[in-house]
Amino acid sequence: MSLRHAVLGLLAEGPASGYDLMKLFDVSLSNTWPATQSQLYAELGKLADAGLITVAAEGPRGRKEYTITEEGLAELRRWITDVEPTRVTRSDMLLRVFFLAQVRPEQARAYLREQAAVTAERLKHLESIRPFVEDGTDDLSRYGRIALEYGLRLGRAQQEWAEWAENQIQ
Amino acid sequence: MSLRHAVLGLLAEGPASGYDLMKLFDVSLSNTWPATQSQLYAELGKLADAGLITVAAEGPRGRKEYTITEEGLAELRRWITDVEPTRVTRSDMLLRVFFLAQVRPEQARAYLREQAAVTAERLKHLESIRPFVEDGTDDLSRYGRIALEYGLRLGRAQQEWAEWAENQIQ
DNA sequence: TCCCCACATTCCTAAAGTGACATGTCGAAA
DNA sequence: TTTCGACATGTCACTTTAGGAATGTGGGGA
Repeated sequence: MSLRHAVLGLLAEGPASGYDLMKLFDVSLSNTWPATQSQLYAELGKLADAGLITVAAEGPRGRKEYTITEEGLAELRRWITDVEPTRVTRSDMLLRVFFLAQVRPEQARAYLREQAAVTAERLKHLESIRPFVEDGTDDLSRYGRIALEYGLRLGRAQQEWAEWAENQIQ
Repeated sequence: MSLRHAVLGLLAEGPASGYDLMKLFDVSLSNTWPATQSQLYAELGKLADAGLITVAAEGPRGRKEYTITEEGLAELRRWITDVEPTRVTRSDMLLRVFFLAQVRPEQARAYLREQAAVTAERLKHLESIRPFVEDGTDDLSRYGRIALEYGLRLGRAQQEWAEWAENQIQ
């Protein structure tokens, strides 16, 4: 049920349409909680039905601008403080590691080398986001920086691990 | 489609029943790719239908012992070497960070402190697994150690981040 | 003026994951 | 000898995620 709260969280920053939210997702949450457009619109409908958000204004082209309600805000806060995050995150990257004995050693090493490279790429990408949140004083920027730092630190750890792991084989 | 390959991977180590696999999941893949019993039995049925595994023997209490077939092994190898791992992993823990401005600063700090504590716990748990794979010479142990090291390294990075992040607020 | 692109929403199908429920059997200990 | 826990498989209903298709509108540049 996190998509629901992702939407509430973005609407807590200010009113937006489904289309706006899609773009917002792309620039802010896409590395943390990707969502497709169909998922998003469906969720907006459900949130509106539940009274957690309302259509505050309608614009051209059928645009509906949603606003978070008091109930929505309360639910968001409850989720942040009272609901404990899921323990396990699935990683098919790591799952493959368990089964690396099934391929030839040079293939296993190539896999880990590739993961190091992919992670390096990802780090570059995250670094490229930094300028956009560096100086922001809005809430999403301030906490976006902290989230970015998470990505950077874990990315570095992952890259170092992949390099180490490659050398562990044989 | 990773559960399918998780099952193939475990069966590549040797024949097992659904019940065996459940226990194997619990001690090896549960931190990487959790699965419920219903999911597992359903997947076994589908894999058998697809000819990637077969029922090699039937035992007491309706026990069916599955073996991986040549096709299954080929599919597993293909998945390891040719299919690239998913880029983004969802984290509702990190998602909350984006919205921490919606709660009072002391609550935000408490959240991050809690995450540091939870991660420390998780690290302890991972350390407790180490003895079980430390000396193993079987494939799952050898690569299990590498996967474990991943959990340890990323856990430490996450813990340090959470401590750093707590100090960033206010 | 016209046309294209960005804006904007809705519907659909399929696969994957969650959690509870249902059902039955074998074997060892009391 | 009984009985209880571990063994063992399966079904159902529901939610979430993925991805694509269909449809239409408004406004700014050629």
